[in-house]
Amino acid sequence: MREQAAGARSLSRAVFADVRAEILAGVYPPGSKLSPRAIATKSDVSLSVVREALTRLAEQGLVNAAPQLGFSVVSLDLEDVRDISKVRIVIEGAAFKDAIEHADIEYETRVLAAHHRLVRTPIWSDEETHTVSEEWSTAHAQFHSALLSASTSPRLRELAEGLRDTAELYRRWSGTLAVDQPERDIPAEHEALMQAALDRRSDLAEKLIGDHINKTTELLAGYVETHPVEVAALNGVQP
Amino acid sequence: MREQAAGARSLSRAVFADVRAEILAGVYPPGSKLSPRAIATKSDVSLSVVREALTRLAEQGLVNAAPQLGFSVVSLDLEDVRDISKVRIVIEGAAFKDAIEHADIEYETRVLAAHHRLVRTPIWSDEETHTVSEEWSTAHAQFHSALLSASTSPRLRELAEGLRDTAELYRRWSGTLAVDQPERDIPAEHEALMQAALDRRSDLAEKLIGDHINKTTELLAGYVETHPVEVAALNGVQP
DNA sequence: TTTTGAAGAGAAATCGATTTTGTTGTGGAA
DNA sequence: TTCCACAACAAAATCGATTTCTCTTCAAAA
Repeated sequence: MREQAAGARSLSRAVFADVRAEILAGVYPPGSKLSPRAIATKSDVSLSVVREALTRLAEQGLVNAAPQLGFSVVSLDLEDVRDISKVRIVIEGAAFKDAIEHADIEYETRVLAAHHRLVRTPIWSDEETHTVSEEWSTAHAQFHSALLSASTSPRLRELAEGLRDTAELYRRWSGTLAVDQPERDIPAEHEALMQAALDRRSDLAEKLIGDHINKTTELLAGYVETHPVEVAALNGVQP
Repeated sequence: MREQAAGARSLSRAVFADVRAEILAGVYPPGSKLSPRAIATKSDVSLSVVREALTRLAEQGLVNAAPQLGFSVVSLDLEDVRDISKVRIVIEGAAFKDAIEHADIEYETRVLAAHHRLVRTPIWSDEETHTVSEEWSTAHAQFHSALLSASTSPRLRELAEGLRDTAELYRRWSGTLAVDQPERDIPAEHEALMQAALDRRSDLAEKLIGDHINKTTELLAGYVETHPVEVAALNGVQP
């Protein structure tokens, strides 16, 4: 019997989860080709299994699938960055609002706990190069998930998570420097988000999350615009 | 060489489009099993091709994929009907608003033309049984697409279209009778939607489309609640 | 020197067969 | 009569090989 990731009841799912995690972790540069054969060899499974996993990733939008041309990671595109941001503001805003309107003690506890963990996790893994730590990224994602966790709409939550993942991927690619922002106080923004949730001020919360997303995006878009060379180099790499 | 649907550059895509159209057309009852082998035989392609197509449909949410249990069409679930409606109101509302705010003459022309076609298409194909005609369904879908066609966000439009397809599928399953509504004037609602678009009243438009979706859903939900036997029978069929 | 075309190498898409897993029906024991 | 175990069957998941397409290279002609 071949080993599988826990929880995945089929090889496809295991490979799907693996590749997805690798893409999100930034292992593959934007636009780089994903060779089914290479992945099949590496994971010790057959091609069909990899194809199925890649097909699912393509449907999620994390991978491009061109017939006869194979699969590749999505590339860093300014238009798309802005588009995702727009859609995120709509969806995550609605989900956050809905969550607060259906909040209970459990929800408040989850938000408070996730915020505490986020605050206590060091943001930099390397103070010199300003590299965002893996732990902080995880804590950050979990905090935002917690904010939506009381939403009554599974589909809304699912959409929000998926879009946030893609946005996070873009952030990684644009370099960790992008998080370096003089005129911005991220901990304060998170604090405000938590407070709005605990105070059950759903309209304020919706506005805050929109601003939060907007700021991050504009900074990222600014980076892409001011560093065309680096971005082109990223997109150009085809290992 | 094997024949392919026009535009599909691979067998998978052709099969994907075929099966998707069949599901949307109501060929398969809700919850019914989709046998890869049967489809493969019918379309004269290999199993892997069908599997890939079904995998994509599953990722889109039109099909359930359970490891070791195969694929099946989604079943008619009241919770999900309501959830889809909620999400649609958010997304289609945002897309409609965005479209109006970026409207131009081309857009207005498209909306007007689609509305005209909708008005001129007979709603019933069979006056006795109140069966909604295929032509009207198509015209209706095209009208709603036209309303969003000026939106600047491709992702928003894509999401809206996908959710609308699923909602339309649920409507078909719930029986054509569900469209039969004494206290409702559908042509007037469509007229109002068009007018709001032409007058560029984006806030009003967002509210109107929300109401439009809500009314349809509540009627559908009402049908499911008052006809549990028929719904169970639909979901029970496993050909 | 540049451009065009053909051949070959490499990769993707597809196929049929094999392995694995889930289901159903039967028989025996409680 | 009901429950559990076992076996036969059916279906899905996986695999290795084949076919088809794309990209690159090299040579000949302009």
